[in-house]
This record gives sequence, C-alpha cells and structure tokens, in this order.
Amino acid sequence: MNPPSKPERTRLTAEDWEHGALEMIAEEGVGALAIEALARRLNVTKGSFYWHFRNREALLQAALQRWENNDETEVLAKIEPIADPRQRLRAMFDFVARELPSHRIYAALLMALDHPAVQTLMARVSERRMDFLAAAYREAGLDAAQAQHRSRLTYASYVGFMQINMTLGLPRLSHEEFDAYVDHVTETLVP
Amino acid sequence: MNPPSKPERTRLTAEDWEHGALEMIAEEGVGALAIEALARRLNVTKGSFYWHFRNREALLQAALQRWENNDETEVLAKIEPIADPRQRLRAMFDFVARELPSHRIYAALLMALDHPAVQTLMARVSERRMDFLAAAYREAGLDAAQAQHRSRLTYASYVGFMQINMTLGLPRLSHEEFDAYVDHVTETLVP
DNA sequence: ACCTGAACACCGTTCAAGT
DNA sequence: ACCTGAACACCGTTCAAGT
Repeated sequence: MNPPSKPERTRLTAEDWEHGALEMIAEEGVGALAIEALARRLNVTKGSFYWHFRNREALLQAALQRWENNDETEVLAKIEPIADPRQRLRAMFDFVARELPSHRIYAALLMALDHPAVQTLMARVSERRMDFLAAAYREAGLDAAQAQHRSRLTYASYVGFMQINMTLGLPRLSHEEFDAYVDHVTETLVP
Repeated sequence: MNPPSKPERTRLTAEDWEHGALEMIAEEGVGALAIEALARRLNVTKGSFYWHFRNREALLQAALQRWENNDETEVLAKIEPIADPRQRLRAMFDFVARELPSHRIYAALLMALDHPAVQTLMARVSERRMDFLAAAYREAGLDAAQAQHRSRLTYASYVGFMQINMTLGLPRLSHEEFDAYVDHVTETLVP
C-alpha cells in the first residue's frame, strides 16, 4: 500500500503513524514512543498528529493492534501447524534468537508490561500461545490437567528466557550454547 | 512557637526520599515515580528534592540499591540455606504468591526492564539467583553443564510465571491451582 | 483531508534566597 | 543543613487558521 513517493512527503495517513510508532518501539522501546520525536521523523509538526489520533494512548493501541493482526498472527501461522510438540517448542525458542522486527517488538512489549495497554495485549497473546501449546501436549499424550500445567511452564520458560537473554549486562548465549540450552529444555519439558 | 496544625515534619533525609520512592514503585510501578508527586506525599516542594539527589535517575538508582541491599538479600538469606533443591524451588515459587512489599517491587522491576538502571540491577539479581540454583542442582547430582541449563530453565520459568501471573486480564490462579502448578513444576524440573 | 504555529499544562531541573 | 518559590525546557494536548 506504500505509494512510490519521495521519502520527504508531508501528507500522511494514520497507518503511516502506526508504522512509525512500531519502528520506534522496536528500536528504543515503548517508553521512547514520543509524538514530537515521531513527528520529526515523519517531517511534520506534532500538531498534525491530532488530526489522526485522539492522543498518544490511541496511537499506541492502534499500533499494537496492527502488530497483533499482522506479525503476531503470522508467527502463529508458522508455528501452529507443526504437529510434533518437540518441534513446536523448538520453533518457538528459535524465533527468540532471530532478529526479525516482530520479535524485537515482542521483546519490547515484555519489557513494558507496566503500561496497561501493553498488558491487555500481552494477556491475549499469552493466552493464545498457551492454548495451542496445551493442545499439543494433549496430542502428545498428557491428560488435560497435566497439559495445562506443562503449557504454562513452557510458556513461562519461554517468556523468562527472553527476559534473561535481553537483559543488558548478562552474558548472551553463543549460538552453540543456545542450541544446547534448547536441547535441554526440549528434553526436560517435552514428554 | 510551634504551629500546631502542621501535618508532618518537613525536614527530610535522602533515606526518606528513597523509602518514599520504593513505596511508589511498589504501588504504581517504576514509571509512576515522579518527583513532584513524591514531594507532595512528603509535604515538601519539589525544589528541595535537588538538595538530596542530582536528578530523578539518581533517586531511582539509590532506591534500587537500597532494595537490593535490604529486601533482596533478606529473601536470598531465607532461600539459600535450604539444602534440598526441591524445597528450594518451592520456596522461590511460594515467595511469588506472597504479597510482601519486596515482591511487589521485584514484580514492578520485571515490568520495567526498558529502564537501563533496572536492567543493570536485574542482571545482578538474576545472576545471583541462577548461581545458587545451579549449585543446588549440582548437589542434587547433575553435572556442571546440565546444572547450568537447568538453573537457567528454572529461573526463566520463575520469571515468566511472575509475568504471566501479574498480567492484568489473565485469570489468576487460585490457591489450589497454584499449589498444583508448583507440584507440577517441581516434578518436572527437579531431578 | 491534512497540516502549521501558537498557546497552555505538566513535570524535571536550576538557582537565588530563605531558615 | 534543608527548604521555598520563581523560572525555564520539554513534551502532550488544543485549536484557530492555513492549503
């Protein structure tokens, strides 16, 4: 939908602002999303922002909604059809290591859970991911209660690993260490 | 003569500001720590803040340092001497369920990892907790590499569980569900 | 339909002046 | 040694006026 226009065009749509917001979030986190800085980036004055959105919160929500609809469902579409839970768990962890924009946003959102709008979104995302993990564990032979617990543990270990791995100052895993760790997780968690 | 109806004393120390900061963080999160609001709470003007601290960042760091020195080491002192790793893991998870101020701060910090000062602190905290988990797993018979992986997985599941459990909109576990979950985690992770 | 530019409120920060 | 009160900068928000 991007018209082949000059980079310094000054006529924008709400979608342009949302894309810009997601870029800022991916690069510098949710806290760095500022209307004035974003307006500078888009070569307009901050006043024009308010023709498109009621306020900063509305932009954040619209941007997060766009991310959930596009990137997030795209990721799920890739992982969900994997029938074997061992392969599925590995696919989830593998995604963490990749530097795709979608994961940078996911990581940024995990670090900004003190924003109510982020919490609401992440509640949906977490529930969805745990649900299909639980389904996989049932296919793999666990009963309903065990599958529920195991999916919670799996998703928690996934979220927690991202937190640990993305915390500055903590040594990041090498490629070999990461593979060995994922092997260990798979052997420990997958029946 | 003393004016009798003045509500609180108006002579403060740096420590008073740090305690007030930790209260605000526990109640409303790191993002809600504002000098003006805190000054109102302490019945002084915001100008006086700058006699005690260079800026907001310095207050945040001093408050976090105080938390690490007091509450955090206190928690560790309770958990660290538990020899049996099964009991130790359970103790860690049990702490999550309690509503002590220290845990509210720990949870608030987990939700504000986009602040560099918080990241630096949490890197230390994570490393310390993983180190003594790894020691416990070695005592329990795992080799060094396995103990390292297992401690990472254990701490990740602990951090991730807090995240999931504290996300608004997600159904919180009942007391029975929590116990059953901790049983499941213990059986799955502890050799 | 979208943008500018001036205005205002809020909060972090500075500083001279108070006790 | 600690605080006040006025000032300024920055950013979110509003709005009348521009194209």
